[in-house]
Amino acid sequence: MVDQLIAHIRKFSTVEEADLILLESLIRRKTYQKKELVLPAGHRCHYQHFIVSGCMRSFFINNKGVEQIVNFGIENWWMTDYDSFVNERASALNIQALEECEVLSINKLGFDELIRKSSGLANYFRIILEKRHIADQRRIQYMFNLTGEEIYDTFFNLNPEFIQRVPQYMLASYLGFTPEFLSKIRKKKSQGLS
Amino acid sequence: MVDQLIAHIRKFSTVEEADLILLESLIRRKTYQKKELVLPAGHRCHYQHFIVSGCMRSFFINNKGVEQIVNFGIENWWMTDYDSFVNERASALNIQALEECEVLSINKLGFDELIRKSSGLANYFRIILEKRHIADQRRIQYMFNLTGEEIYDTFFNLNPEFIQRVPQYMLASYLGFTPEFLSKIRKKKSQGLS
DNA sequence: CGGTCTCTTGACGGAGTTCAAAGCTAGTGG
DNA sequence: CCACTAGCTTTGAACTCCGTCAAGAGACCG
Repeated sequence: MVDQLIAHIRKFSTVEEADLILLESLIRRKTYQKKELVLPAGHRCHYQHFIVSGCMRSFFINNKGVEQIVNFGIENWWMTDYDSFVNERASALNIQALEECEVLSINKLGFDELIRKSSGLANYFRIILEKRHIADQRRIQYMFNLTGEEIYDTFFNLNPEFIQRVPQYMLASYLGFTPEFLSKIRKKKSQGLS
Repeated sequence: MVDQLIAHIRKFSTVEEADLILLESLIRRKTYQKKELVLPAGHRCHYQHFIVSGCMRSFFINNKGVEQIVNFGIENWWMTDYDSFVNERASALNIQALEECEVLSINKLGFDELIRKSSGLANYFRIILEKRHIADQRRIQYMFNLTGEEIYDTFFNLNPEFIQRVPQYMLASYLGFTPEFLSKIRKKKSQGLS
């Protein structure tokens, strides 16, 4: 399991052997069952979770009382409520396993120690943050620029394999509309092709 | 001017004197006039810009041919198209001074050198990224959860002083609706108070 | 002061939501 | 291994929020 994380780190940064040994000593291995809550909203998010296998979502309950999905995470992604993790405040988000998930987790103390002692790992986590920030900015631009149908098309083209991995009502929530509307988009597409 | 940046750095990270001297040697000072383009879309974003004084916006031209504002930046903010800066590709965004701006800029080569040589500065830039990512995530949550009027209220409460610094049509663009609709929100508010 | 940029107002239109009901699918226990 | 149920998806009608278009009223700058 740890090998997979190390491979991921090496893709983005150069690290000393000693740093990896330190990393391994600070990491917790855990398996979550399908539908299990990894983090309940209102609690502190003590960990950053690296997904070795499986799929998760983060979501909150919106003003209308409906679950709003903010992010999905799959293999080789880090899942966390960064705001809660960094600022040590109650989490606005729930994190939940959507499939059985093998996860490597590191808590804040361990994370801070890694950052302090290993410039290679600090660099790796900085690059991960860069990627998240760039992805966030793109997403904000899509939300402003595209209609529902275009958002669906864009997501479909970028993640064709992911579509059948989660139920459609979750996909609809993540993309920012209702299951009914997603269903109508799909109908329109299938008719357009016939 | 550099003192202000150093004070900002010290707020978030501990750095050696030598690192600050290196930083100063790599920084370019420049003043932009009101309305001047700091970065035109389609060009590589070579710099990260630290705003010492003034106000900027980043925006793109959307599918309908209308300017869509993505971010504002004011004193003590870094402005850049991160995607273009990091991945060395053409920028999707324009960056423009909305007031006369004093700016400290660092290019990619200089930035990479700083990150490599100074763990204190690497830490500072990692923390800046953390803050941006957290702000992005909050913004995405607002966009999903709130109506136009609620988005306006939230922004107004978080940035009361900023409202009168930019024209309303830019504020409307940033918040994700038309100037006409923003005008109607304001009318409704003023009537509700009378 | 004259022109351009900005803000307001109102009528109309459309993308997406809400609500309700029916059809489908998959997991689960007997 | 079938039947039953709960959860998921589809459909359609009514509705709402916000955008579009057009016109007019201010406001700022040379």
